[in-house]
Amino acid sequence: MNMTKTEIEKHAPEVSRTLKLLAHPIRLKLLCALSMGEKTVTELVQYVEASQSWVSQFLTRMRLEGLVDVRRDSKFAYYRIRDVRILSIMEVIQTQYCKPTRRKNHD
Amino acid sequence: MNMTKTEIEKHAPEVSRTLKLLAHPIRLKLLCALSMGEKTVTELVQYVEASQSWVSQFLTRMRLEGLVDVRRDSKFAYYRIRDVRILSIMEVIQTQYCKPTRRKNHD
DNA sequence: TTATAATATTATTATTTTATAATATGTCAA
DNA sequence: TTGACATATTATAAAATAATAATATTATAA
Repeated sequence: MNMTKTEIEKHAPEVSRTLKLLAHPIRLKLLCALSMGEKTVTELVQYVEASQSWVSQFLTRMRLEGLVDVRRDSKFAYYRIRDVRILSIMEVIQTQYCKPTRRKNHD
Repeated sequence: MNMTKTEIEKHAPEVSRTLKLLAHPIRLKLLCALSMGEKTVTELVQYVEASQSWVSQFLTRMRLEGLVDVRRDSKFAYYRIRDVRILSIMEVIQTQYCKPTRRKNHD
């Protein structure tokens, strides 16, 4: 309610750059997995069921755009969410798209 | 809090299709304008400062994807938001990206 | 030191999207 | 019916993205 939506337009380029990264099924799933804590590339590859190369490319891209961060420990690369704002977006997506009929406390 | 984020993955294709449409500065501004009520194409063209053809193409695309709807009255075409779920997404974008430092009640 | 596992990079093709321009359609008013 | 306005459609070139495959790098283990 009472949104001064004209605010969004000022930030439209930044926001749309971020949304563009969310707007892909695999990347959405990657961020979904990462929102539960840091994960290695191998774990993510298994989770999203996509090729290692492809996942790595996506992670690199999301890292360059500031959405995620890496921590390297010996052989492994641990990715994690950097921009916490995307968690709020995912949360709203969850309530809007994944719970179509709002029910009480029992599903 | 307590998000069962694995839910999102099931709806990833649908959600990413919608996000893809939001993920463009002009389309974001169009939806932003429409969220304040229905508008004619001419009004939208002036608001977003883009060519008539381009705006019309975007509107057609968003209509085909079910985000907006048209009502025609003589010469004019009045567009409006159809999928209200995007309002929630825009609201969260607004709070996350357009109000970086959260303040009390006075801005 | 060699093999293997984990990850990144590069190359490449196909597809989609962006953006512009030109043109078409329909409506109203003079 | 002509002209002007509002909107839609078509065509098209340029740019970005998606997706796959192959190869490179680095670290560890044998």
